[in-house]
This record gives sequence, C-alpha cells and structure tokens, in this order.
Amino acid sequence: MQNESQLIKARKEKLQKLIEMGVNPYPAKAKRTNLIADILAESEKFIKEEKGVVLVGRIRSLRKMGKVSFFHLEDKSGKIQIYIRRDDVGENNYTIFKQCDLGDFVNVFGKVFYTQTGELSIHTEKFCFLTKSIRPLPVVKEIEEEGKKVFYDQFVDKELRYRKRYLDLLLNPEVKETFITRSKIIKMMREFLDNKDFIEVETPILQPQYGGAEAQPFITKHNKLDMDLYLRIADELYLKRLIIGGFEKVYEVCKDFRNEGMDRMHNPEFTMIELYQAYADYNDIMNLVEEMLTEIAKEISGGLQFEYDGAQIDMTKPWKRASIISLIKEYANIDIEKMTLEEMIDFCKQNEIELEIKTYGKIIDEIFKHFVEPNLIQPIFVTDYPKEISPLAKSKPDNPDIVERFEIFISGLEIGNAFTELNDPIDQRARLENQTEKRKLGDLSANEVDEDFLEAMEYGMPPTGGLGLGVDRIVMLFTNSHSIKDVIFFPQMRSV
RNA sequence: GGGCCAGUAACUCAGUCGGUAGAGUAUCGCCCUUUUAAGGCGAGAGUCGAAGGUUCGAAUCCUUUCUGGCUCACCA
Repeated sequence: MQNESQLIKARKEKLQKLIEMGVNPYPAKAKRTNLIADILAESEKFIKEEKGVVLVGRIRSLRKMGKVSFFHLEDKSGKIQIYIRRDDVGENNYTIFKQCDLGDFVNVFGKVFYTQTGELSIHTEKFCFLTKSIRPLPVVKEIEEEGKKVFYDQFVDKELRYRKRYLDLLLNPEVKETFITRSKIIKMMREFLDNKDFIEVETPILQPQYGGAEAQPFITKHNKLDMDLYLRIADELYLKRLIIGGFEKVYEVCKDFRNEGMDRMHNPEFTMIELYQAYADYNDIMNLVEEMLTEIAKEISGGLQFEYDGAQIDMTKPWKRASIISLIKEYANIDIEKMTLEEMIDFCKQNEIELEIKTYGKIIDEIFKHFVEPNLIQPIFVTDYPKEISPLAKSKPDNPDIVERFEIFISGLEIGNAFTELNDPIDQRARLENQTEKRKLGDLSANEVDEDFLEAMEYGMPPTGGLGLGVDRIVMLFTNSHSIKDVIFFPQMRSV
C-alpha cells in the first residue's frame, strides 16, 4: 500500500534523523520512579515537595507547537499530560523531541505542576526515547464532556479489532477491562476450588483417542511415532482416570477443541473448567456451582443482580431446579411421560419442529430447545435428561431411561453441564458401544469405544459427581459481552 | 448452510440520475513559549475488497467471488 508507506516513510525518516543526531531510538534501559497513578493520587504532595519524578509510557496524544508542546503519556496505571518547553530542555533536545509520534515510548524526567487550564501535568526537564514506532496507530480522539468520555473516529471495525487485538486493546479501553475481568474470574474459580481441597491437574491435550463429549475433533499427527493424535474435545475421561487412581477432588482449567461450527457462542478452541468429586452426586455439584458462581457475581458485579443482553439477571440463591420433563409440561403444555413416541412425533410435526433422529431422547431434547430454552433467562438447573443423549451419566434409581444430569442456563446461555458419573463398567461399555453404532450410522459426533478408559473403570470408580463449565460463556455473562469473540483475545478467523 | 447488511485514504465516514473520487482527523512544510478533538496557511496521499459483464463511460447497474457483522438452522 503506497499511502501507508508514505506515513511509515515519514516515521522512518525521523528514526534516521535520531540516529544521525546520536540518539539511540531503542535503548535497552528505562528508568522509572513512579507510576502515573501515584502522581494522580497524591498530586498535592508531589507539587509541594517539588520532587523530581521519572515516568515511562507511551505517547497517546500529541500537541506540538513552535517552542512548546504537550502530550499525554500512558503507562499501565493511567495517563498524565506532559509539558515540554524548548528553553527548558535546550534546542538540541527539543529537536529530538520533535521526532516523536503518537505511539512512541518515552522516558520523562520532570516535576509535577498544574497548567493554566488546571490540568495536572509534568514539567519536563529531561526527555529520552525508549522506542520509536514506525507504523501509525489509528487516530482516535478522546475528550471529556460533563464527566463522560466522548470519542471521535473510534476504532470500530470489528474485523480489524479481532484480527489486530493489540490495537483494539490500545484504542478501546473497555476491551482491556473485559479481559482483566476474565482473568479475575478464572483466578476466583481456582481459589474457590483450592479452598475446597480440590487439586488442579493437567491431562493430555494430544490424545490417541478422543471422548467425553459429542463433537468432531481436530486431527494431528506425531511424526516419529507415526500416529494420528486428536486435540481433546473434553477432559472427562482422563479426569475420571485420576478419580480411579485415588484422587478425590480434581479440576482442570482446560482448552478444548471442537471441529464444528462457529457463531457468537462457539469458538473452535475454548476454555472449560472440569471438576470431579468422589462420593458426590449431581445434587452436591449443583450446590457447589451455585455457591461458586454467586461468589463470583458478588465480587465481579458487586452484587447478585446485573444486566446481560438487556435483561436483569438475579443470581440470588437458591436457583430454580426443574426436570426437563416438568419444564416441557410448563412451557409446551404437554406431559411427555404419558405420550407414546408416535404422539410425540405428531406433536413436533404440528409445531414445525424438524426431527432428524426420531428417538425418545432426541425428541425430548428438540421439544425442550424449541419451547423451553428461549424462556430460561434467570439461573436455572435443568435436570434429569434422557439416558440416550447422556452416555456417561448414571441412571435415576427409579427410571432407567432418565439420568442424573443437569445443565445450567443463564440468560439463554448454556454455561454448564454435569452429572452423577456412571461408574458401572458393564453399563458404561454398553453405552459406549451404542455410541459406536451411532457412528457407524453416520453420526460423526459419536465416539469410538475407549478400551483403556473402560478397563480403568473395571478396577472400580467410586460414586462421583462431575461438572464442565463454559468459562468463556461465564465471562460473557459477567462482562455483558454479546459474542464469545469479545472474551477471547484472538478468536479464530479465516485467513485473508 | 439460508436470509439481511457492510467493505471507498492510516482512522471515521460522504459520494445524488452511471460522467474517471470528497470531508474531518492523521501525515508533510511554514507560523505559533501553558495547549487539550490546540489553532492558522499550504501540500501530498486512493487498484473505491477482488474478478468478469453491460456501457462511449462503472465506486455507482448485473453476475460471480472474498472478508466481516447480525440473524435463523445445526452441532456444543
């Protein structure tokens, strides 16, 4: 792009001029005595003591005049105005300063004072380059009007924001806040679980056989071993091996990979927290996750009420708990338990619900998605799913077709999935073999039988409750983000 | 995969009925010693996402295509 090189050329010329003047534009060392926030917080003290301060940061606005200039310096803690006068720093140094552009990193030595217009500033005594930038940042101007920040020419192109996240972070301050919140949430989850004597573990991302969820995997290859490996779609089967191995409470913060569609709720790689607790069932897990998420809400949102996507969410305990069948009764006005398969298929036809697979479990799932899911705004545990769509969960004692499983929905987002884990090796083998049958019939999301996992279970797995939480979606909820792309630094994009 | 919308200067955007492209900011030059979307004067900067077509002539009309957004469906 010729025009771009025109802008870059101008900066490279300045760089050259600095070198000719004997200035190192990329020195190895920087000095700093204070964070900018320190000065903003205790400005009066700094002014009174007339103590020199040394600041580092990046030039974020620049007003050059003939013999005096102003710019704003930004470090991680904040922004402050810098005042620099030719007669204070000398002709030569002022010429050096004039080679500055927006985006350069500089070292400023000076004293704190107020300008005539009343803005706290640094009166520069000495000035050094730390990094000369040769590519111009997009121009965004910012002013404060009645206490509110108003932006001009804001950097809004979503594609550029996702592809060049470093620019998005620099130019849209709320983006940084979102990711700081993300970090806090994950930290709190770890602390919460650590305090309950869970231990954090790591299990393979590269797996010879994938499982633990219904999804298509990414396939890769180990050259020396000459074998195909899969990027994990879930951690479940390995974490259960650890329970078999004697750990009683384990969790993993895990990147999982699913080779399927992308939309505002799905990114090919995403973050889950999976946890397993021996001698617990799905009721215990419900209590655990309810406590964890309400604690996070208190900390992050400052209370149990907050807004998401235009709706007021109230996380006050206890959350509603209702079986999928009772919810269908409530919202679709039908009693699944008293209907035959034929009647259910008819019902779907009447309501224009398309069925690809006409089995009991699948139909219940479809009716639920159509009638119930859109109504689930407030936090709710949807419980007791059909066995057919839950091959790793234990059946209810009173109904072999229903399993002890729940999903958490908040504001229509499915943010968690949990069950009382199936620990009967004979039943587990039958269910996994049934999956293989489905796969042979063309269901690419169904898994192959993991013989090693079954063998492990044959040695004995204690009764266990397990949970998978969609971390990205939880972050979306607490940061009022509409798309998963807004809570992942570098979301997957097509190559250009 | 379907529907709708968008893509024009580094950024944000105009561009009428088809007549070979504009503004603000940014950049460059000059002036400017407390400015703050600094200001004044002047200058340069574009493969109009890409390809093909219609036309004397296309940013504009048609077709195809790429990228992104929103949304519906599906998977999770």
